[in-house]
Amino acid sequence: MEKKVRVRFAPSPTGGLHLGGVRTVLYNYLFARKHQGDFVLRIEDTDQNRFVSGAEDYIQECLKWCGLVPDESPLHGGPYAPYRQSERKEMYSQYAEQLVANGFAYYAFDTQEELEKMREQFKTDENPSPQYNHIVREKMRNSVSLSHDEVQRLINEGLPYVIRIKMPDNETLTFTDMIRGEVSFNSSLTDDKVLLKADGMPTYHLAVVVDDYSMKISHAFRGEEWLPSAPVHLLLWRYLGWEEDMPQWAHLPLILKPDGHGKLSKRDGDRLGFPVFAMNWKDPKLEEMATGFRELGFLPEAFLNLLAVLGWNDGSEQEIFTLEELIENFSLDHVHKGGAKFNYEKAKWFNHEWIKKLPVDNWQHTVRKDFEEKGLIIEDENKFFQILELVRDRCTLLTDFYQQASFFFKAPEVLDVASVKPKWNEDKSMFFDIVSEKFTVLEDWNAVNIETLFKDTAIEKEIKVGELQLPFRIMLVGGKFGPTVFDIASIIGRGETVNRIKKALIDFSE
RNA sequence: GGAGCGUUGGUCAAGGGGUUAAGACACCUCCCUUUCACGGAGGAAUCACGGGUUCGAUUCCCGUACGCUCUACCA
Repeated sequence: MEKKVRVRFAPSPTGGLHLGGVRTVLYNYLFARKHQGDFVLRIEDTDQNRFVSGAEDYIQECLKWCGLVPDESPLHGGPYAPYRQSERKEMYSQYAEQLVANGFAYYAFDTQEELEKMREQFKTDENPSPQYNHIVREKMRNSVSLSHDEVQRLINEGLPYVIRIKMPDNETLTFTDMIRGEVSFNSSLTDDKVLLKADGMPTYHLAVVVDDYSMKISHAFRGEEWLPSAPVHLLLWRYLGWEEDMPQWAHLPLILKPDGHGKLSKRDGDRLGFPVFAMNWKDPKLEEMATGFRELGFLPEAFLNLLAVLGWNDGSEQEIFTLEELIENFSLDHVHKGGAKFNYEKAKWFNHEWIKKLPVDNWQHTVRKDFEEKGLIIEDENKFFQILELVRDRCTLLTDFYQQASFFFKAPEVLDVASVKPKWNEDKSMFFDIVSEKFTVLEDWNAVNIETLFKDTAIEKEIKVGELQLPFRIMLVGGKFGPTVFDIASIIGRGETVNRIKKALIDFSE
């Protein structure tokens, strides 16, 4: 059985690929892989003015980073190409004309002003937004109200027109949603949607039906916000005579803002202090850079994981899933019907888990790049790996590694002297003089020996070891963080350890 | 205003006529660690409300409330 799953990218004034978009792609992908189907990606660019150049490449790179598309371009080519709506323009108008010829749609010549006037005229307290529907249809300038000759004359004059669907009066339209079950609408409550715009491009309504049909799509996933226009699409499938080929729909729950209310929008990220885009996105119009999950230090595995379980679970207690596990366990009947508020703390938790879980080799190059950009030079490969292992438990984001490990590569510039000062005294100062002397002649420079020597000397000088460890840490690290001090000393080396002690001793006594 | 869809702790959620109503994040306490984490033990906190149906409803039905989405020549 042929099964194809489609996904639709909505161009928008700001472009970018945000959480909801990636999740829709992900669910499509999981479903397709699970059922050994094809995974169809399409670019939607009905509105030329709004489509942001570069968005296509951006989207593709995002999906590549996530591991959802192979390297070769899946957005073009293939048996159902082209995928750009502007390249399929002819096809849409042809079907729109067919609908008019069969009496399911009509030409409408109303200008923007006339439409506004109509809305103003029919506006009441009970009905603040009047629709272009069976009630007002007859009163407007269109091929339903006008005579055939008049219509011909207007067209010949070159008057711009749109094609609108003629919604039937009082018909119950029912379809089955894979997530929600049976959903019904009354046809009278939907207006006569524009199918073909004056510029000859289709609206989403026409395009989605024509494309799904011509690309032989069997399953279509989209956000819940599309539910109210589903009856229009259902009618179009019927009117074009393709009802038997209509794909099964799944309307996904929305991802909501973590604070107040409403669906998560592209602007919320900056306002609330977390990313909403998969990767950095620079709005060409606003010249504003929105930070992406990737640049913030998220692992693609974690990003996919957290997105997958935002609105879906497999019924077990498992929360950490590999992509393969997601494919195996994914099922639409465990997708929630209600929207989920995005929780950035939890999102970071997923990343933390993945940093702990994945082999260092999977992500070390990202950390290395970050280090190098910040001026650290990595000379010893083995040492670098050793350090990563040592600090990974305390890093939530890949970008945390710099803060947690930079002191291995260069001495701290500022020491947290304030934490040492109150309990600092002459005896301790002397202790460190002696210890550093002993360090220079210690035979085997390793963590165990350093610790033994350190502690023995403390006992000898009758100072509590505990009171010496914090100063030692601050000498080496600069602050109250990082792994065991003796491990640090062993890695940075004998000379560097002694140097840092000497330098700190001066700072402490000032 | 209308329509559609939804509603289990602060958040994500399992469950789906009889349960001590899982688990995770966050929060609190303690242990480990004389750093910060990790890890471990524990705690506080939930079935929106009202009617039915039933021996019994968080679960099924109907209302109500609340929330969200849509109501464009945007998707």
